[in-house]
Amino acid sequence: MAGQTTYREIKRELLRRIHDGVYPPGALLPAETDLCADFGCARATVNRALRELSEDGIVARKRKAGTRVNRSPVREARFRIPLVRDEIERSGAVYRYTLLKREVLEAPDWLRARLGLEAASRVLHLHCLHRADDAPFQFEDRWIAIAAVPRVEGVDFVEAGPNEWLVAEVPFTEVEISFSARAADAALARFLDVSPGDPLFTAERATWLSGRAVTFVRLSFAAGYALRTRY
Amino acid sequence: MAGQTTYREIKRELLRRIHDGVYPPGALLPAETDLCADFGCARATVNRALRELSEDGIVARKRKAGTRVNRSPVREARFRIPLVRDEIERSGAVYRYTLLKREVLEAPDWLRARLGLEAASRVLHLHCLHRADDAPFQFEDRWIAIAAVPRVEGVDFVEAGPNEWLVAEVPFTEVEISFSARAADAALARFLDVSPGDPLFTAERATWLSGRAVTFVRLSFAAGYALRTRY
DNA sequence: CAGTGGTCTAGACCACCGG
DNA sequence: CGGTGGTCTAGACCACTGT
Repeated sequence: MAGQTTYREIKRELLRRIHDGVYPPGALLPAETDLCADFGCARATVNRALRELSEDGIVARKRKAGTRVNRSPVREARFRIPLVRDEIERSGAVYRYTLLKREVLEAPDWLRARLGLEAASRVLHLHCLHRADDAPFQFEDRWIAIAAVPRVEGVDFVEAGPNEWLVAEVPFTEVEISFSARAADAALARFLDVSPGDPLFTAERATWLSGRAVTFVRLSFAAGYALRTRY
Repeated sequence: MAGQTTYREIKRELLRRIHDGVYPPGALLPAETDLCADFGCARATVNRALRELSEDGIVARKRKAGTRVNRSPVREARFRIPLVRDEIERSGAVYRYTLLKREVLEAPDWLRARLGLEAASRVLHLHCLHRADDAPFQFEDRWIAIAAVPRVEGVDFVEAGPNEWLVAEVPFTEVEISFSARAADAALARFLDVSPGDPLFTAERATWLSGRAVTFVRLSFAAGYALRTRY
């Protein structure tokens, strides 16, 4: 033996067995204590290997029932959701920000339904444009629940975007994110420098703090944008 | 004391301190041994809390340098990438599959570049349509490297789609996924029952097995599709 | 060099839940 | 009920890396 058995080795070996059909989809893996004996290591080591395989979606674990190989490899993709500023600056471009609109109003019905806001809730509504070297990069349509973040009324958002302010100032506990493709309307076409009807990659994010709505944002990306990940 | 200190409690408390500004962005957290003393628990418990905070992108850890609060909370979103069949059936609809095209040819240049294929590589090219209750749901444009998966030539893919066959039969080690918005061309418009130029949510996935290209697929979703996640 | 995180061990208790 | 995973403890060694 060159040294101790590591949880990475165990994880790799178990993955190999799954790929090689030793443990086919749906199969029950040996219990942790049995694997300990096989690998000659402490249970905590086997536990960590199995826990990570579970987090990776390769196996499912249940007390008493044991650990099974997932039938549909529910592959999980992870995407980093960076701040626009970081994303643009990392590409080597100069980040520019413009506030296009700032208004306080009563939450429209669709927003109240989307976030579970009470009737007659006041919200801060912003339109922002993020550019990379003068080229439009992302249009931000932002709604912030004033009741949840009272001091937001005192911020003008002229110099920096609401995203940076929010991540620095306002915590949240629940998030909902969705990605879709939408056609550019007249306003979006103008701001993002595309033709009306052009397909735009769109991200929507809603956040809550302990069940209380904080903010909703729709981000429309300039033509050609793609969200990528690799592992 | 109601019981032992759990890593969840520690995690929650540390998150609270970060949100409350006790540890502002960029700040150095106490070393694990110090936190052990504070919380009155074993170092392994503190370690797990900090490790998860690190996996969540809240803090960054470096040997000797210590643990710091990330300046830009690089939020990581996780998306389950289910099989089309599962996704459709979970919605309560009946899953239907149709093979539209099956051909063997030399890999076109763009595909060779995309996957790093050798010149004159033979590939299996498929067009498939996945429907939910007869309504078109997803158009699949699939390319499979025959050299990497020789027995694929013997499968006709009339009854079941290549996705299900591949996940069951062919392992892979590297994946690249990207999401974007694309305009429907004439063929897509016909198959997905939309107008040419309409925005379509598009996913592309390329996989390799130990550096060797296995398959590339472009999935075009019917109008209105959105990829969602919540946590 | 010395401090910090990364990991393993051997043992323990217990919540959960299937049979 | 009893087996399985979930978690904590107390201690140890070591890899890495900033100073």
